[in-house]
Amino acid sequence: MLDERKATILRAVVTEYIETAQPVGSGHVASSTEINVSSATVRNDMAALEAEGYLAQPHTSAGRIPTEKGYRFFVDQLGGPGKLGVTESQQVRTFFSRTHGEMEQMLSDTSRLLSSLTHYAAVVVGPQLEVATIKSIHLVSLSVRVVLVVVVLSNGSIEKHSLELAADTEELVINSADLRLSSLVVGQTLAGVASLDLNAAVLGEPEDVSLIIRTALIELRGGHRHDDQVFIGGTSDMAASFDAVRTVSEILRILEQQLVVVSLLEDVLDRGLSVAIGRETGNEALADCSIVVAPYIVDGETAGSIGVLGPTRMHYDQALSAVAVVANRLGHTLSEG
Amino acid sequence: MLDERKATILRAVVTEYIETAQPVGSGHVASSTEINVSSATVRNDMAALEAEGYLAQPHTSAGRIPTEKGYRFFVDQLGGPGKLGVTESQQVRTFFSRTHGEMEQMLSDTSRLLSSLTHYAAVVVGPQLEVATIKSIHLVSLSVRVVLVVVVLSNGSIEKHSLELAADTEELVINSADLRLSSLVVGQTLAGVASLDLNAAVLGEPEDVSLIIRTALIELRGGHRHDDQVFIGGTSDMAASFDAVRTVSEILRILEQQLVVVSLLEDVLDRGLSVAIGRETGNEALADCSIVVAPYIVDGETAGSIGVLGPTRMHYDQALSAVAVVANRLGHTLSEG
DNA sequence: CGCTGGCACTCTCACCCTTCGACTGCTTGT
DNA sequence: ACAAGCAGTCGAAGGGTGAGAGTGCCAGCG
Repeated sequence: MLDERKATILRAVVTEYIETAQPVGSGHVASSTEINVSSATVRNDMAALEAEGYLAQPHTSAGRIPTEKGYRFFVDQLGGPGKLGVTESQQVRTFFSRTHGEMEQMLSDTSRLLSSLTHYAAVVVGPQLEVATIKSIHLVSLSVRVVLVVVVLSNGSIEKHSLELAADTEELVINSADLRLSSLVVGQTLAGVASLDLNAAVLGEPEDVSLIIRTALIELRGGHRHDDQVFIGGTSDMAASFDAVRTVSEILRILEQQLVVVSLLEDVLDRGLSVAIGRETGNEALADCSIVVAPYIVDGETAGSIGVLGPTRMHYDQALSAVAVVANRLGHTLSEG
Repeated sequence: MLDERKATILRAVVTEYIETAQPVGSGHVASSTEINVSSATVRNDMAALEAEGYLAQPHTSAGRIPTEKGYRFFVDQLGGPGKLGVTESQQVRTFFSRTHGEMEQMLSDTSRLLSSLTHYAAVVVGPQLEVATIKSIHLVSLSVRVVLVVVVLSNGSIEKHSLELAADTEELVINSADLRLSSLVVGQTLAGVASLDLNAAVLGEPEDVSLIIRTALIELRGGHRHDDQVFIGGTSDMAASFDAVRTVSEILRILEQQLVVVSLLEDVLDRGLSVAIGRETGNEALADCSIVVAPYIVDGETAGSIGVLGPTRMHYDQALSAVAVVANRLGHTLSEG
């Protein structure tokens, strides 16, 4: 569809515009090293590119800026993530050699790493709890009528739910419930727990014990909120790359709604490493933004996703490399543990 | 220091400026209902107020805007939080009647509530772990060499640390360590655990068991990070009340450093409900901001603090009321549980 | 003596106008 | 098919002007 020269010109315009944020004129492109034709010829091609929807003109006597379609072409022809710069690779290596232990801490730090690499906002979505199996469950009584259910999952994360009991309850009763619950759910996934038959679960237990078991199981069923599992970093970097406070404020509003963020990433996720440009994100408020997303894979399964959110004129090559490398390393690191 | 009329004039200027963000002229003040003198007289007083440092002029032919000293006077003479509007009180009541259960969820929701009440950024710092006692401790083995230490505290929060062991370890060993640890630390505070004698703690245990106990105790000592305990909401509202992207970006950078935020609040905290205006915050990047903070009290003890961060021209009365009411209700709610 | 009305002055903001420069599109020539 | 040149367009920048808002000061009045 696009002959070689038009493609080169389009590439040059996008690159230049990303760099300078100024409309790019035919002269600039012609003087670029890759182009050996006169500016008049470039003009003709640029007019064609505009007619085909790759470029747009803010006003008659200005240069061209890329449209979403233009960016899309640019990203597609990149053909995948390049290599990271030496400084950045070093930073990634250091990070993953030092990091250890706490999953949540690690994910939170990862979002910082990613934003520091790209200078855009970084989003890290934690592993979905559904696939993890339950390693242990404990009931801890906090006061006479409040019991905390603590569930430890195989990926190291913890679910907790507090139960308020109608009547004072003795330690003994709680302990029986604890034992029964353990035998019921350890080894299961949370999804498995959700499909348990409540009546069968409490069969043979005294009234007060079975009440607690019922309540606990119901809580576990309902508790599939991804809430605590989204980590966002680098919002200040993101803000700095826009010039209208209004835009920044709207983007922050989106980021505050973690559910929206999660679904945003998951929509894009099926395709592996991928990019959503402007309205492709499906969110009108993000018309000036692009998102680069990749899943990370733990023990052979897609566990979660990471991404960066920046302006449409983002440094796609750097963002792609950073996201790809970090997703890869993160998956490996989590697999080992 | 300030006679009655000057005080009234200053009050009028501050109120008007907060409302309009425009320099206030003598005419506006004179036509205000509370003032029954001519604009010329107001001019004289305003010149005096400027000489004393309460007001400033952006340029000769403009009105006056309050200085930090001016805001300070204004806030001091408010003399405390007023009443919340009916809509807002209703909102608070509804929130606290519905909320229940999970502490972290509740604190996070509280920061949303507070930002929705004030339209500024809201910060909620969770209870300090040091004062809570340990309700239970469990070792859960995630894989052959990784053990998770799960500590449940009396306030319902959870500390977890993962230990990487040098050698494969049997369940039996882990169970012994679990038992010993329970008897050692249950009922203690985290601070108490930090002062335990390591050697006495492992006395009489076999080598492999005592290794685990040591590692776990050392982890617990080091783990006093407040990190997970800061909840920030309403950054988009905050952004909307400034007009330079630069400013917004810098403030976001501050908010991203949770340690800074915590110390910011804690510095102001000793005085109970209080306000830091502009440079009073002690942070140059917050020169255009004010902070309203209050501690919340659980079971008679100061547990944590909440605050809002907005522009120096914030609606101090509303912010004060909102922070005071929410801190109060939050303390009560947490005490009951 | 304190307040007021009046007056001269200052300074910004919005507006208009012009110039300048950066582009483009088209036409013509090789 | 490309290059060169040229006329045309439009925004950004600069300068001048008038309006408007606000000030400071002074003289007079109760």
